[in-house]
Amino acid sequence: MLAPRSLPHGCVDRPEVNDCDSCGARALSVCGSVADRDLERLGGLAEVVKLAAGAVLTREGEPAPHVFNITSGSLRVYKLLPDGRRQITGFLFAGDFLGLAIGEFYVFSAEAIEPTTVCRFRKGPFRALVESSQPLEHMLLHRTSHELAAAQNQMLLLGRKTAIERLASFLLDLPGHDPARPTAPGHVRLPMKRGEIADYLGLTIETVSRVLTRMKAKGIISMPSQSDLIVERPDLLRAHAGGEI
Amino acid sequence: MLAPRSLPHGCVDRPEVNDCDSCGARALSVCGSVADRDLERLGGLAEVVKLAAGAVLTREGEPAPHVFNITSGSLRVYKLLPDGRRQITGFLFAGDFLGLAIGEFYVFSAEAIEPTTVCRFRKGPFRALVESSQPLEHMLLHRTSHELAAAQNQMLLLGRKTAIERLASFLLDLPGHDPARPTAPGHVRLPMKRGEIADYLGLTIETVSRVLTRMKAKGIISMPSQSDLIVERPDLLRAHAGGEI
DNA sequence: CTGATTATTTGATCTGAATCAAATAATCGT
DNA sequence: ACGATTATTTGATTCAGATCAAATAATCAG
Repeated sequence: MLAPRSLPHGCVDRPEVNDCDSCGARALSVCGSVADRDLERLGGLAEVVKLAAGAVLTREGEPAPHVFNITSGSLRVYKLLPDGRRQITGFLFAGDFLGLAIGEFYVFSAEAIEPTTVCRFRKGPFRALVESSQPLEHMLLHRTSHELAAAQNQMLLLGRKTAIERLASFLLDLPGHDPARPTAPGHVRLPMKRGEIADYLGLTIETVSRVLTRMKAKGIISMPSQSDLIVERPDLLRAHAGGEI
Repeated sequence: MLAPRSLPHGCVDRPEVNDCDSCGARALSVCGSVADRDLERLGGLAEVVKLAAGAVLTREGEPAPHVFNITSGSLRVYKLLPDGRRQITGFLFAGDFLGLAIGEFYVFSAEAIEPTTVCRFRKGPFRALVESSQPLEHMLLHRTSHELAAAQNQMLLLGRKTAIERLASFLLDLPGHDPARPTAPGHVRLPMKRGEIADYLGLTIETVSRVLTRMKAKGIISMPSQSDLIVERPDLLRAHAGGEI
């Protein structure tokens, strides 16, 4: 399952409360639950890092001095086996956190899918701040719990669903439409490549492509372009995702 | 990956601080990080529930009034598809928490594997207590983060590892030996049945059995009985688990 | 715009694990 | 201890998805 989106449904972002205009720390406010004072302190700790598409943010096994908050763009988070097999464990978007569970070394790699900006915090001061602010800690627990629930859905998908069920689940989890521009109903953007979808769903590129072709043939979806998709039959998609077909 | 064990390595449990002798709430102390006062209040909220082997604790989709802490025994936590396909997302043992991420309804089912005791808390008062105690909240965040990291390892396993790699990873994650009795080096108990291992690893019973037979043939393990296993070649097991063979 | 590069689709074949089917082996109630 | 039930192992066969192999289609640098 995709990482939970940054802001709860219906939540309006707060105006900036510190001098770190481009920093997503203010996204942490989560509908006002984190005090302005905490935001200021967070902003003071933040370093803005700009990443080109494909740039590496963390590499599994390397020392882990930082925690990150995504300001804009998107990341793929993944693990590798020595022979190159890759499992993408999630896609992260603006507002999402990365690195909360790390110890001394990163246990995953993360790369920008598109041009991306992140706020970077040194682990020590970040932890100190979290310990001094229960609302912040509460928000992190809330998010982490939801990520765990999403991870359990993904285990069901990877362990027990067929290829078409995986694709159906994936398409339903994608954000319905880009908030920037109002789109047609059922319109979905696929910002990632087939290989990334495959490595997220435990399939191959070829299988992803074939299943999308099958879905088109069945009239469940249509694809105006390779990276734009229209869900024509959400009912059928949902039935497939739930394993009812 | 298995759920993280309850107490960090080397952590000694505290003496009881409330009248709830059989309740695992005191396990929450986590080496003294949670104040006695919080423990007393938790103890006051707890109801002890005894479960026979196979008893159902929660059912996916049903209203979720409770959060649980396992006192003794073990649980399997799983999700089902409508046609009965099952994915076990984790095995829980004494000290582990269940239900932190739930909303109004349970999103998983949980059953006792063996005779098991849990402490049950009503969600509302439990949350209120957590909000009033940052050390408690901190401990929950710490545990949940580690569960998330374990879930990501499991995604790699389910999405990309072969059958033998899955079994090797599983055997290495099992607690090395029962703390109750000192066991021979490399000795591992398999408290769960083949069907549970299969549903945890995204395999079938037959494949689990065949892979264990293959491992025996290769001299990697031996099995004095169906539920007792000796790791003869931990080096080879580790190599398989890491996908290096 | 154009050729080169990279991504996607489609086709043929293979294979690891699933399914179907018995044959042991273990466990349990009496 | 004993028959019945349940769990595990082993064997034969099938199949969904992987792999191997081109044929399009899209993108991008110049």
